[in-house]
Amino acid sequence: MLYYEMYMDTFQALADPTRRTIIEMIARKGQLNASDIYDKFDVSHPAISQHLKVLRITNILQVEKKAQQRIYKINTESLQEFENWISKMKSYWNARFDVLDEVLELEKKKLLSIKK
Amino acid sequence: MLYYEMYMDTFQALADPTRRTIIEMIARKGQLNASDIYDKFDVSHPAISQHLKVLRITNILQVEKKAQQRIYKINTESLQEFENWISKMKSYWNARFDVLDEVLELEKKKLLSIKK
DNA sequence: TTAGTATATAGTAACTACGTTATAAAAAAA
DNA sequence: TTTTTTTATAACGTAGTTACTATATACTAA
Repeated sequence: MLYYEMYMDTFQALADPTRRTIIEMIARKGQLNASDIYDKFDVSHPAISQHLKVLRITNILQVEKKAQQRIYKINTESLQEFENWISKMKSYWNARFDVLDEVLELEKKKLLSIKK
Repeated sequence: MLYYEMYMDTFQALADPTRRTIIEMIARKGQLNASDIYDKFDVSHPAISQHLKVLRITNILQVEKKAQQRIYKINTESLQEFENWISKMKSYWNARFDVLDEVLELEKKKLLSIKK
């Protein structure tokens, strides 16, 4: 077992371009078996197999057995974690603009009352 | 110059937990200078400075000079790229469910017409 | 049972990333 | 001008990541 697989997380899993391509391929087709994926890359089968392992471990992909074949599907919930993080960052950010809006609104009122 | 900085991308930049924490800190406060950030971590200043460099290069953070200080802010557009990728994956996925819905709807109609 | 197909794992080499200490640079204060 | 403050860069060691070849596993087909 590869050492890094023990603490690999979703963000790390998505950092690799090959893994992102694998995800895109599966997302487009709905599901793919390992061979379908191997064939699209110039790297060795084991290299792709390791990437698939990382995506399994991080729960980005789900597997189903069908005879010798492994059928891979996306687990959308895992991508949610990711999206949530971005949303959180944005909401912090927007919250700051809300505060700014209030300040500006107050300033506007002040200016208007002076004009009167 | 560190070798990896030349091809570091947004996904890779966000893969590091320290860098995500830095982003969170800045998102909450609106802006922070380098010292504010150094102080929150147990690692050395240069270590954080390098993380800031990565976040600058990948355009996740913007910098402003004020005397010796460097004031860091979030560049929300860069996070957008990220969010877009996730959305794209989800839409592929959902498009597949739409097809499935149509199939199911057709099946339902068939069943109903048989019952008649 | 033996051969074939599909996939995963082990072991290893090369490269990449992150942290450290030492040093530099640039502006401010004394 | 010298010292202090703030931040960045250089050089380098260690640890983590990815690719490869060889081998194992597990199921199917003959």
